[in-house]
Amino acid sequence: MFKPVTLKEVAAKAGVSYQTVSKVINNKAKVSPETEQRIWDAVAELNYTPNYSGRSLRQQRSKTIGYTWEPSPQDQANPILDEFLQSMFHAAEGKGYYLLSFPFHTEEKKLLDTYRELYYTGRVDGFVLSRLNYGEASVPYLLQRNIPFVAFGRLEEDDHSFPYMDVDGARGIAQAVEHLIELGHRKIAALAWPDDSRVGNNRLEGYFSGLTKAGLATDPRLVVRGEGTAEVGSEATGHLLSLPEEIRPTAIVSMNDLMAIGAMQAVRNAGLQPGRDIGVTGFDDTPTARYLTPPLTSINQPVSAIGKNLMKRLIELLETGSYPEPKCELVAPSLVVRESTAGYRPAS
Amino acid sequence: MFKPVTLKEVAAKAGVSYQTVSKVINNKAKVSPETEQRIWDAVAELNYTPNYSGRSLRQQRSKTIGYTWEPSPQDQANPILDEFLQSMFHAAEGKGYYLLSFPFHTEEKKLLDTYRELYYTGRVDGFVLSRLNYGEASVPYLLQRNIPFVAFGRLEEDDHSFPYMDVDGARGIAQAVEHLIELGHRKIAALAWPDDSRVGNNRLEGYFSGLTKAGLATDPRLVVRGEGTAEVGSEATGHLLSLPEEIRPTAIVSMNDLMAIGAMQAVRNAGLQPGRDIGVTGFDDTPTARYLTPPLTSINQPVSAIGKNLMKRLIELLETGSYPEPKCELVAPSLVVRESTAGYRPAS
DNA sequence: ATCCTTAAGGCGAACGTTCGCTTAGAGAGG
DNA sequence: CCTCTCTAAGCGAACGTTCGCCTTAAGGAT
Repeated sequence: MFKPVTLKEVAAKAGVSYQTVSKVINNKAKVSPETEQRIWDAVAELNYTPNYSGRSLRQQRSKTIGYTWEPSPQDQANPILDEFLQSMFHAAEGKGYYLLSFPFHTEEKKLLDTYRELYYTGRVDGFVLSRLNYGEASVPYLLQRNIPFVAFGRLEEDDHSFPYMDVDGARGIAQAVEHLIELGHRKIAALAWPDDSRVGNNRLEGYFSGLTKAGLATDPRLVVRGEGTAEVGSEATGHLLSLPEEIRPTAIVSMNDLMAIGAMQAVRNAGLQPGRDIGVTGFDDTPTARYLTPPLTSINQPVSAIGKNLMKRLIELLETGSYPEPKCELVAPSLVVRESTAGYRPAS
Repeated sequence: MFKPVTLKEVAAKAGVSYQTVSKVINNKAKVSPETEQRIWDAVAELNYTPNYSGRSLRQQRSKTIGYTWEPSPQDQANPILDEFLQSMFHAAEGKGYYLLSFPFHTEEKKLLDTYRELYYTGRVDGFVLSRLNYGEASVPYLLQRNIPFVAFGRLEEDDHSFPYMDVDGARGIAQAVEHLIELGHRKIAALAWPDDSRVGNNRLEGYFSGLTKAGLATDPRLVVRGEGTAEVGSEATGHLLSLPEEIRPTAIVSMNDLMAIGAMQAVRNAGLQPGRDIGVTGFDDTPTARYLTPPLTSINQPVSAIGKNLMKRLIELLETGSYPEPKCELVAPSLVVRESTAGYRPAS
C-alpha cells in the first residue's frame, strides 16, 4: 500500500538512536534542546506518523472502544443514534481513542461471541452498551470476565454493580403529568409498554407518582399496555375514548412518541382535536414530533451529555484502572411543550 | 488487563513449534492430520484468540474501514444513518473487517488531517465517504495519496475518477412527476435546493425531464429554490398558491421530505387539502413520512443494498488491489405512494 | 587524585504474529 | 546403494514500537 516511515529512518536523519526518537515523541526524554529540535525537524521533514499496530502491540492496548446497537425498524428511525455516536467519538478523539462499531446479533450467543472476540483479540479495550433490558446477558458476561464497559441505561432500579448513566424516565413522565394537571386535566390516561420492559416500567412509575403527588387517584382502567407502536397507540386511545363519561380521560400520556402519534390520530378520528379537547404527550422528542399536526409535546433526553460523559468515564477507567464517582448517575430529561397540550378547554 | 494466550503456549501444549500453530490456524499448513488435531485441541482448551495487533503489525493491514459523516441538525434525523451503518458492518463482518467511526470536522484541514492520520498510522486500510458535494476536498486528497476509498454519492455527473455508488435522484423525481401526471395533474411545481447542491441539481433535472417526456412545458415561475427546510417549503408553497389561476400548480414536487412537510402545512393553511386539492411528494421516505397527515408520498433509496455493495467492493479493492467493475454505479430509488397524492379531483 | 552525581542518550529485549527458507526423514526410482 | 523427490515441521527474521537498564562523559565536592 504505502511505504511507512519508521522511527529508524527518523533516527538516521537526526543522527540519534531510534529509541531516543521514540522517547522524544512520547515526551519521556532527557535530551538536549538541540537534539530534540533536530529530531522534531526530521519528524516533520519525513512526515513521520507512528505506526498504530506497533504501538498497540507493545503497549497492549488498542485505544479503541466497541459499540453496537439494535437496529431500528424502517418505520421508526433511531432518534438518538446520530447524536449519541457523535458525542461519543468527539469525547474520545481528544484522548486518542476511536469508536469501533460492529454488527448487533439478535442471537445471544453470537452477540456475546462478538464481544469476546473483539476484546480478546485486543481490537478494543472496552465497550459501551445501550438500551439494556431485564435479563440482558451482556452485562453479567462482561462483568464476569472483567471486561471494561459502561452503559447507557440500567438493568434494575437499584443495581450498582456496573457503571452506567441513565435518563430518569419516571421523572420525565411525572413532569408531563404535572404539566397536564396544571392545564386543568384531572383524568389522565397512560399508554404504557408491556411489563417486560424495564424502561417502560420506570416511565410508568412516573405516571403514578405524578398523579399521587398531586393528590389524584390512579385508576387501572386508564392504563393500557402494548407494544410501543402507532397502531397500538391508536387502538388503545380508541378504547379509552369509548369509556363512560365519568372516567373518560381528557389527556393521554404516552411512553414514547410513536404511541402518541397513534393517539393523536385516534383523537382526530373521534372528531376531537388533540390539544384543545384531549391533551397528548410523548417521550423521546423525535425530530418528527415538531412536524406533526399539531406538534407534539414530548420529553427530550440529554443524549449528547450522556454520550460525552460515558466516554470520558470509560476512558478514565481504562487509563487509571478505576471508575470515577459517581459510578451510576441519573440525569433528568426535559419537557418540551408544544401544541398537543395547548389550548385545553375543560368541557364542564 | 487480561492475560493473553499466545501461539507459544498453544504450541507448547501441542508439542510443536509456534510457527506451525500459526500455519494451521491460517490454513497454510502441510501437517499430518494427527498433529493438526492436537493443535486444534490445544487451541480450544486454552481458548486461544489470535492477537490483533501482532497480526496487523506483521501483515501491514488493519482490516478496518474508516467512516465519518456530517451530523444532522436536531430537528432533522439522518434518515439513512442507522440502515447505512448496519448494512456496512454486516457486509464487513464476514471478511473480518470492522468499521471505525470518527468525528466529522467541518473545518476542512482538520478533516483531511484526520483522514491522513488514520491511514498513515495504519489504523484503517481505507474509507467510505458519503454525501459528497461539489468541491469536496476529501476526494482529490485521497486520490492524490492513493488512499483507497469508495463513496456513496458522486461529485460530477460524469466523473469516473473514483469508485462510487449513487442513487439516481433524477430518475426518482421523474417517477414522482410521472405519477402526478398520471393522476391528472398538468401544472406541477418544484421545491428545489440552492444551485450549489449537486444532489439537488441532479434531482431537479428529473423534474424537467419528467415534464418534457410527457410533453408538458416547463415554467421557471414554478421552480422555487431554497434551503431544504420545512420553513422554506412552507413559504415557497404559500407563494406558489398565490400565483394567478392560470399558472397556479396543482401539485408540488419537493427535493426532500422536510420541504414537503412545509408544503403540506402551507396547503392546509390556504384552506386546501393535501392530496385531494394539491398533490405533494417528498424525497427520502423518512420514517416521519408515514405519520404525517396525510401520509406523504415519497421516494425511497435502497440504502442497505448500497451500503452492502460499497463495503464488499472496497474490501475487494483492498484484498485484490483492483476495484471490481462497474467502478461507478447508479441505482434507482422507488416511489412510495401515500395519501398526499391520492384522491386528486381536478377542479375544472 | 578520587568519588559521586547528573545529564544525555545508547542498547537489548519484548510485545505476538506471519513469511519463506531449511531440514530431517521416508519412500521411490534407477 | 545412491540419488531424487516429497512431506511434515522447524527455524530465523521481521513488522514498528516502548520499556528499563546501562554507559559515558562532564562537573563538582572532598
